Amino acid sequence: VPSTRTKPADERRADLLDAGQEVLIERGIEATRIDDVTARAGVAKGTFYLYFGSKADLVAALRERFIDDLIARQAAATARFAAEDWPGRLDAWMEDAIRAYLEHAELHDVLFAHDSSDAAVATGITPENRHVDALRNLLAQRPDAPPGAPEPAIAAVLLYSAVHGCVHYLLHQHDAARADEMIAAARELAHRYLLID
Amino acid sequence: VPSTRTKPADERRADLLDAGQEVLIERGIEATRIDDVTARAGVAKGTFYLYFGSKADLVAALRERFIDDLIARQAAATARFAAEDWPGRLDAWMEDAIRAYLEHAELHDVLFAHDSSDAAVATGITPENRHVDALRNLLAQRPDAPPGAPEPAIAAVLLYSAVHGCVHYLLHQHDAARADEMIAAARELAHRYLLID
DNA sequence: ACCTGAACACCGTTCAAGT
DNA sequence: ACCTGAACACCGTTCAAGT
Repeated sequence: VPSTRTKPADERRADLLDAGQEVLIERGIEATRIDDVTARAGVAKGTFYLYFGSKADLVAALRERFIDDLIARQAAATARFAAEDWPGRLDAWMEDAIRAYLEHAELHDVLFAHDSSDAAVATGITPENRHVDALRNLLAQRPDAPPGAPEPAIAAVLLYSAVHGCVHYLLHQHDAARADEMIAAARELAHRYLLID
Repeated sequence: VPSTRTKPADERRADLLDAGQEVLIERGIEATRIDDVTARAGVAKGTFYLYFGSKADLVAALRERFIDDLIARQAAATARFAAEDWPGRLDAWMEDAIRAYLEHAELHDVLFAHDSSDAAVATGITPENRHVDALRNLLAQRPDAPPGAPEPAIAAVLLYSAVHGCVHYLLHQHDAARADEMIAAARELAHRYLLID
């Protein structure tokens, strides 16, 4: 009979994932020690490597789990609206995505944030924020903004993020040959949102 | 007189930044060795720590430099349009932002990417992409899409990125109390872009 | 089948000494 | 003033042995 110290692989792996998630939230990726993870999971250090190839592998597995949970949650949120109520579904998707991320902010941050330096994040003056500010200033200079035009501060965040997402997509999903298409799409998004023309 | 081995601090720091940038592009942040950086800059290992507090500090300095250059470049791009041609300025900003990122794709990626695992990125099946796919599927289910409605694949990327940016902003710039406001703004963006109503 | 933990290897960082 | 490079310290990872 197996000693009380052994467990089915599934359970042990789940223990390590859970322990890893806790430590990562507390300390961040870099400061997380495999020692801490295994201690919290109640196993020896070497056991970690029976279940994960490396620390990066643990983080990747937690990212998978995070997004899997998110997708399932959002499927449930949209399913509360009938198929005929497509706008209702879309609104639910958008709202639930934001709320889900906010509810799991610490975990999301540690798993998906490129760790900008410490000090920069604390003051809110990250390089990227200065770039968003440049766009906000441009938006604020608009002459004769029509009624219904969005606030520059909020519009800057949304449009900057969209642009950034474009680039990410072009680089990782396709070749840059579709750049013109994406630029046109980003412009269209901006024009419609800002009520230009 | 100073030996030929010494340089003004400004120059030495610039050398280290340049060398660091090259090595980071070649190897990525984690695989970059301080040894490699100092060898390429032609100084001893210890010299690195006269100019930077740590490896993370080097990366932060390179992020600053990257965004500073970007902001300057975009200011020039928009300045080619008269102040009265505000839409021209905005279009220029959007287009130039995308082109600039694409031109410096390797550097941008290494400085700002949260390093999703190796294998996932190579296949393009990152957890986040599966989340974008969920939105694309929802968009594709739209009944009676009006003429001029954007392609689901492109719209999904833009709207997903906007949502993600919202969350980032809420978490790092303000308290989550403005969540409702951001959710409303994200919805408005989606409605206008997708020509809903 | 699953687990242990001492030992190894690999750098980031420091620091006493050099020009 | 600025630089050197050997030594140190700190883990991530491995592996021979255990139940």
